[in-house]
Amino acid sequence: MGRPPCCDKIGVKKGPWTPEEDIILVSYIQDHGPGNWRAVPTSTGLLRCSKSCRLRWTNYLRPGIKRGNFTDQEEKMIIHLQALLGNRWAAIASYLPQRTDNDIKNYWNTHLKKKLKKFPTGVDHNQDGFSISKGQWERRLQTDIHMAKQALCEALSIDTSSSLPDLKSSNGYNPNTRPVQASTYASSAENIAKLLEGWMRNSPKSTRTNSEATQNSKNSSEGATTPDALDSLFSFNSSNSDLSLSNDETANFTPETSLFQDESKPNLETQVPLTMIEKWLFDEGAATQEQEDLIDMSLEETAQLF
DNA sequence: AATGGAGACAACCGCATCTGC
DNA sequence: CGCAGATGCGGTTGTCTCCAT
Repeated sequence: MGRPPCCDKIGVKKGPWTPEEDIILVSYIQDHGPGNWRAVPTSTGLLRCSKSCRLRWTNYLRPGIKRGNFTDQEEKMIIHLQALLGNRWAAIASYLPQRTDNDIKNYWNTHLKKKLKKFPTGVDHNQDGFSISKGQWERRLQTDIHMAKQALCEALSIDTSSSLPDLKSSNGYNPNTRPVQASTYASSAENIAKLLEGWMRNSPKSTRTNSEATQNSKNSSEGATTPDALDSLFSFNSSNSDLSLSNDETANFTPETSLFQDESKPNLETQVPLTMIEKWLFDEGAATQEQEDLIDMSLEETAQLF
């Protein structure tokens, strides 16, 4: 009755990924782009199941992922989105730039659940003086989305023909164009070399155990102790902690990063909101009076809600 | 210094959904 | 339209680290 497993369990490696495996996976994605995960293990020789490869990429290797501590704003955002959406982590992640659903889920389970237990309140489990009604929250979400929509309108009307990686317009995301893969990933090849160098520097031993690799991974998650090679690999600036659907939320992404994200299906922080916005943009029925009202909400008013 | 418990997070598992034939 | 394979998602587990004793 049950479907056969996604991969042949025999000979499939489990447990923490080693740096070597990471490099193989990144190299493959450089060449072929994310997707077609089924082919990854066979093409790369990785003894991993396709799901494991996808997960490793989307939760860890994919550029644009912010690691380390969650900011207060992010925390509040998660709390309210969870109240609104429930445990739909992927949906929540789509509103949180640079965070993966797995990250958010972990953070919720390890931090926020306990926190909320400590502060049982009536209004959307709010705390820290951050108590707004669900209606307000929905309204604010709509406002945020509307703002992004407006920005996209502007960007498109200003210069729709320009193919420059203009971050202001859709964070470099152009729904009508697929990224050029070869050139997109080419620059990462040298980054992988840097990555290797970095690992060599950080590990005196030539061979590393899985636990060491895990440790390396954990270190990288601390932000401050991230191996510089990892940083350089994706040219990722993790200092940005903006939350709402503002234009600059992914402004620190490099064009390369944006293109990488375009390739990966989840596109956590950019694609989902923008897709919605695009849909609304071109949806003839989108302009309701209610939304007109939302247009009138000032940025300041919205900001004050936080 | 040793050790046990708690916390944190990467990764796995299984079900749901999507997609192509 | 139905089926099978691929992919996505959420829950859960395993393991490592940190800290208190």
